[in-house]
Amino acid sequence: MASAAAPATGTAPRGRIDKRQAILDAAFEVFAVRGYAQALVQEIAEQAGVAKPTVYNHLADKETLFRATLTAAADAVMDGNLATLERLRSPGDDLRATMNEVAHELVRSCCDKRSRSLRWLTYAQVARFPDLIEVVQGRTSVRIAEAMADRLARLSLSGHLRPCDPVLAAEQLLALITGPLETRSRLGTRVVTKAEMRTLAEAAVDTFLRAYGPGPAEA
Amino acid sequence: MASAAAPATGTAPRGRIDKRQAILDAAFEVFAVRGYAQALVQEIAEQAGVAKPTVYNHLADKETLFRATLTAAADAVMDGNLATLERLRSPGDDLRATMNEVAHELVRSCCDKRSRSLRWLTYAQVARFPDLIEVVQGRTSVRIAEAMADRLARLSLSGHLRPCDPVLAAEQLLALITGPLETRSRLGTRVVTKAEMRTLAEAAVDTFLRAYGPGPAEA
Amino acid sequence: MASAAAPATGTAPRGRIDKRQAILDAAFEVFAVRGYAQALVQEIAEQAGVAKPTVYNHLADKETLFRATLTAAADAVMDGNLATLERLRSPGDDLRATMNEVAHELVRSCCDKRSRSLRWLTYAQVARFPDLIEVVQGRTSVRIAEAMADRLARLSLSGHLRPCDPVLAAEQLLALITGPLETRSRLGTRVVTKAEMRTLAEAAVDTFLRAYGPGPAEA
Amino acid sequence: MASAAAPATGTAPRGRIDKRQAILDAAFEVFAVRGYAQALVQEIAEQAGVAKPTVYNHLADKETLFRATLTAAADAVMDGNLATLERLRSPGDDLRATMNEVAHELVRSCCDKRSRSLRWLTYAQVARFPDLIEVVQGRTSVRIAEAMADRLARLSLSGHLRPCDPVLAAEQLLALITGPLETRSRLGTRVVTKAEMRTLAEAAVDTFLRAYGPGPAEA
DNA sequence: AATGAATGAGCCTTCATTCAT
DNA sequence: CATGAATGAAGGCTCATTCAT
Repeated sequence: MASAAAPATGTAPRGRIDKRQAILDAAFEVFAVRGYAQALVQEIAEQAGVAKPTVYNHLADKETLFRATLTAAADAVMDGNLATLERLRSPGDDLRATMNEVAHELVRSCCDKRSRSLRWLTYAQVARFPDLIEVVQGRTSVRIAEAMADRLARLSLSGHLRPCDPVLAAEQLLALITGPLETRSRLGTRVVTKAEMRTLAEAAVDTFLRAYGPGPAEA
Repeated sequence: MASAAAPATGTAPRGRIDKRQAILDAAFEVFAVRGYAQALVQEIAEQAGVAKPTVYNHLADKETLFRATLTAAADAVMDGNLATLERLRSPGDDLRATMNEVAHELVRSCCDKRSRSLRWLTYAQVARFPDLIEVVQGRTSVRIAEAMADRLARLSLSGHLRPCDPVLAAEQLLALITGPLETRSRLGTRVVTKAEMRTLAEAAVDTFLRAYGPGPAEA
Repeated sequence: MASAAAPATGTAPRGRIDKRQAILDAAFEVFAVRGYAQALVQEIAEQAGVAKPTVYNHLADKETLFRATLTAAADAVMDGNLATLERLRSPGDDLRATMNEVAHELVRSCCDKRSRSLRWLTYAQVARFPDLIEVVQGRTSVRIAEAMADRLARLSLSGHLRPCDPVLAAEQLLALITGPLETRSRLGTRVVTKAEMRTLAEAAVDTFLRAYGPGPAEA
Repeated sequence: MASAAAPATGTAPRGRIDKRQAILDAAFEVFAVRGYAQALVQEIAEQAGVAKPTVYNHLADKETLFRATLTAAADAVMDGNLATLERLRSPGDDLRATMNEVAHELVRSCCDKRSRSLRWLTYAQVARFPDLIEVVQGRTSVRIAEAMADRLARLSLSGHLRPCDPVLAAEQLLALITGPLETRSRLGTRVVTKAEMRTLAEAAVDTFLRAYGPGPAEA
């Protein structure tokens, strides 16, 4: 994945880093397909092209490997979403259009294989690693919600939205965006067409703006 | 649920039925706490007060046991929610008040241990039993959404709501009710206070009515 | 076999006897197909048309059932073979022809499904029930060999055969008859044609007569 | 047997080979005593001085272990017998004496624990692994019979024996050697004295030569 | 006596983890 | 450091056998 640019001068430690990354990448793929319990360390090692003990040399045990894998994946997923939300800083003339874009992008991200696997793996291991939810959601859902709340607060102050609790508004907007999507995709087991994704994104924005747009009365 | 009229003097097969039910109940409890892979058939048998082979006499193997357990739990959960939605058939004078009640009841149900465990178990085993999602959601989420869409369609026709796509409206209403709840409860790993539950329910209804209530033009 | 003489007036006990016989018959069929360890008491019960505990009512346990089954089968097989050997009592003019008939009949009996299964089951359980070999062979091979030795002794005395040890001669004759057969049938896993059976029988007799026939000196 | 030239300073894989061989040896001993179904993998591992999973590392499962064990044993048994038959290539002056030696050696081999266990195990598992008979007999009985037929054909051509079908003659000779032996040893459950073994071998050769020796007419 | 249901004991197999090279 | 090989611990499933009806 990232082993391309390695300069020839990278001696020992570079190889180590590459190997660790290769293991984490392989681990995510295997965990994503099998789930935690069914994933074999053996298979992860093979996928990473290393021997089993090498995995243990880098990551203490299966649980550590799982935590590191999910944490890394959470960071990767978050980066994309936070970038998307940046667009709401300067909504331009047409707020609805901008929000549609953002919503659509979030919908797409939500359907992404990596994102879906991350949510699934997290949810699936609540019983075994309850604290993982805090870690992962703290780096994804919660940060997205906070960033969204920030944007909505600004929009409210600038009169683009009616006065409101920005935290609740953000939660509801995200719920409107992702909720129907999860319903229709049956938690990701059914494919959702591109057209449906766009429709759902626009419907979410429409409902949100009807509820939170500047009221005509207050105008 | 179906054991209604059976007199206490039930004949021979009664013992069998009781035992099967005891096994399913015990299985749900154990699966809910441990998850599928970590749940021991041994522990389920003990919890049900029977010997391990008795479990296998009634349910062929661990997978069959799991499927039967989740299916039964789905039916049980659904019954409560469908009853709740009945209240929207005759909303009375104060639609908002009625919807608040319904939303609040759905929130409470959603936080219920059985309901939460059911969702978690289903989601957690997507990889191993992908078809289970269809079965369980078909008996819960989907049916609730359909029932909600029915009610909203009536309310729209009767002028209590503006004209709209009732299916989408139902999805969005349910998303508004449960989405923020899942966010705040961190998928059930944090307790949500009764006050918060009420607040979220009312906020969901408020946003929904702002977006779907009869427009001022029609007033 | 022994159920013949029961008078029609036998009311209750008749059913019992029939059931015991049905169980033994079923047991032989199942044991013959599966072997001892793989044979399920459940399957024997089903084959016999009774419930599992009924089997235990008649035969104490699986081992007892096995012993009774094999003993009964041994008696049945033996009856046929002893009858065959009777023909050697009065060989008539053409000794070779009579011996050919007897040998051929023994070959056919040896290939019979019941006989084969009996030998196989006995041999297969040497380790678990070493004494069964005495019981079964005592009722089959040994008795056949003894009867054959009797006949050969008479034939020797009457000058049809040269003076010899009749016990050894009987063992060798039987070995000549059955040995090549077992080789060619691969212990019963390959079919042996009728023609081959006849050929082998005649070859056995031919070799035996060459070795044990009255010498040219005595002619 | 085949490890001949390997110096004691064998490199790394030597340990693996030794362990595999140790497992096969242990397996044969345990299977020989208990039979397939009753043999515990646990016991085989202990006998081989390794842990249970090590057995599975070398041989996939119990069935594979059984097949490998019997195949190896068949090869070992065969080697001895084929070597014995070589002596018939140059019978020397006294054919009868040479044949007596060979017959006696075959009798001894036939009574050997390994040989006996091999036959028993093969026979005992006909139902479960029918193809094993082909494999084992193909490497033992059939090859012995073929080799014997080769030798007899030569002896017939050279006038030491009368003209005959060498295949049938070989089958009969082997039957004469082993048949009475199996009868008297009750399939190996009774001990046969050394004297009896010699007697039976000589009797077999005597009968064979009476039947197949060059006729007095041709003298 | 016959049966449906229950059970106790036991074994194969798997997999995370650790040595020794 | 990376690896091939070995292992300890554990769990699902089977089946002969026995109650209670």
